[in-house]
Amino acid sequence: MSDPVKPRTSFLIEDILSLKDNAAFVGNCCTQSKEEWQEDAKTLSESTLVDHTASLDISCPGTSEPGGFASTEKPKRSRAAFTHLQVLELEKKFNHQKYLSAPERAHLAGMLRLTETQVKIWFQNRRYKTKRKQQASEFLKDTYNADGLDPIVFFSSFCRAYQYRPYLWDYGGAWRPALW
DNA sequence: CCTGTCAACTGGGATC
DNA sequence: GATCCCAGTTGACAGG
Repeated sequence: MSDPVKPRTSFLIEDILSLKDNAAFVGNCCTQSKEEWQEDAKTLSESTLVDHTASLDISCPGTSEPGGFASTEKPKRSRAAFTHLQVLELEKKFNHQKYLSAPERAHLAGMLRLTETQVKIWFQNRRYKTKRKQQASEFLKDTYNADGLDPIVFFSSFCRAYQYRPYLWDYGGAWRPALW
């Protein structure tokens, strides 16, 4: 599980921002020209199983790069927006395997020009998201079956359960338009 | 402006 | 102690 070989990536904003000059950091993709990004996508598609690059958005991720802040002030937290290509590859990998070993993670990170931490967090979030949806799906099915087909009774118990099962909000959002 | 999405973060437990 | 994981939260951003 642990990786004795690779140096750990710091979670600290300061450390992350200090890596701006490091080519491995995702924020750097924004220093690339569009041509470079297209070249990346091409390389990626050649080095992996991607055969649909042409339809992908390979625009630069919209990181909110702080233009510079006083050292005493807390830096504004940035939220990287992964490209479609990056997400696609991550999803593809996730569909194949839910957990990555350290070498696999490093390889994928290098391939996608992300940090290992970003890949790790993405997989973490992705697993949690999948689990929540599955739990919500099962709960809804059970509740629906238990209450019969009366939509009013069903929704009454569904809404009552909301406060005790936060993961249901994932479904609440998706279901509301159709069912309210 | 409000709301939803999601990367990044926090905290706590498990494993080595 | 270092690193992983999960569960839940925070905050930036985009769309309605």
